[in-house]
Amino acid sequence: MTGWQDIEAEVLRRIQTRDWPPGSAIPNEADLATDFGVARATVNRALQSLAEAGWIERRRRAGSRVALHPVRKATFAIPVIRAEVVESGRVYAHRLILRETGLPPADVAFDPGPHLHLVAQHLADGAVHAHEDRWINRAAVPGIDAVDLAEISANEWLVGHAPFTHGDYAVAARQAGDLAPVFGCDADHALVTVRRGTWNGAQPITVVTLTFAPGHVVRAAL
Amino acid sequence: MTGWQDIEAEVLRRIQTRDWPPGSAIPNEADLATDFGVARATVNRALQSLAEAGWIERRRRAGSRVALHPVRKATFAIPVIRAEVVESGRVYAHRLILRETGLPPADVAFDPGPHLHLVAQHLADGAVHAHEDRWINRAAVPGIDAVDLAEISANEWLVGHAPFTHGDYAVAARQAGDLAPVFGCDADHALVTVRRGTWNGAQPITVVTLTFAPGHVVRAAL
DNA sequence: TAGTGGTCTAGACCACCAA
DNA sequence: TGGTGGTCTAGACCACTAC
Repeated sequence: MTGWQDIEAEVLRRIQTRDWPPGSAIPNEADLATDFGVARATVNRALQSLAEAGWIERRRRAGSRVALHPVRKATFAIPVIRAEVVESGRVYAHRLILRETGLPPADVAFDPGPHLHLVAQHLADGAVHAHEDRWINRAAVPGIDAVDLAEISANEWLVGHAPFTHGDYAVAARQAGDLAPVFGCDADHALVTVRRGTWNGAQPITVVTLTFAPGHVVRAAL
Repeated sequence: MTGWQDIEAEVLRRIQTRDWPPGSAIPNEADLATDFGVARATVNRALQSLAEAGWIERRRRAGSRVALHPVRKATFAIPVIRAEVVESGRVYAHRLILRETGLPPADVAFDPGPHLHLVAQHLADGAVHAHEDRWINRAAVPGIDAVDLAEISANEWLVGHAPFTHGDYAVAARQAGDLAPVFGCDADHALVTVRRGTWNGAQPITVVTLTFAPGHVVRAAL
């Protein structure tokens, strides 16, 4: 009846009711274990969960404190675009527009030397769903040169063959501009862009900028 | 030397090298524990971490399988806007534009009855950083009526006083339109909007739409 | 119904770091 | 240097569910 989730809920309640106000220290694990009548490991599990969610901050020797700014985190899935389109009940297709080797622009801070530059479009029911502009670090992805990227999108191939340790993700807005003909909208239409970079350790893998069709929404869950 | 993170790394390696291809079953916890020479709890910790990251899917009795679509998840912090501004080295201010009680529009699917409607602006160095349009379910947030929302932003007050269990988050793009004067930009400028809804169990708490100043980027980490 | 993951326990050792 | 969180162990029981 008293699982770690119950402990978590009770501690969270004390934080939210300000029994334990922001910035204050909370009892150490051993004491809480005694209070709740459970093993310390159970309390540990509960507090780790709260720390991961941003409610408390934990430091050895210093103990645990209620976070001053309870920061909630949102997570959203990074789907293979094909799956995203298919799940919405539309027919997916992929079109390679440009494939060349060259030096990336300065804001793509890769290793020196030529990189693979791709421009492609993801189609949903024949209409352009997303326009993709990608740079790939050939040194980091051996084998990419032999792949027929007209057959399988770089997006999909990389997901399966180029493991990465971390990345960043930035969502912004832009006017359609010279992409207006691609989407069949006015040049001043507001479009969502996503720029994603991935690394394997210190080695950059790829940077991709996706521009989505009018009306596209990037969703996440809290 | 063999902590749960080592186990996690080794299992992840086997997935990425396709020793254990997508969709295949991986050994049960007890077997892995024997193989690695650790306790089952240690293996369990590693596999739970991998499951949380989306690499594997776990089900009782059915065992663990490598996920078919290794979906990476991005997480981004939902900051109190004040903190976001202050961290960028600018001076934060808050301005309440409108506070009224009324019936929310249809797309805000709240309980019947009047809700609190707020329009506010978050300022950075005197310029509008974000325009906020918010509906609050008064029934779900007792005490909100007594708060001076000119002094503390609803954003901040709710974070500390209105616990929620889950929410959604949607990022889109729009033209500045009638907000152009607010941001001092052209009416056809592309702006980022974030719509966020939060619930406490089945009870809706608040829905807020934030429109950010030109150039704003929503960032996340993979 | 049996096999699997989910969790708890009681104890232990260690890494870290503020005092 | 002592107190704290981080983690591992060996064993146990339970909840779920495919069979």
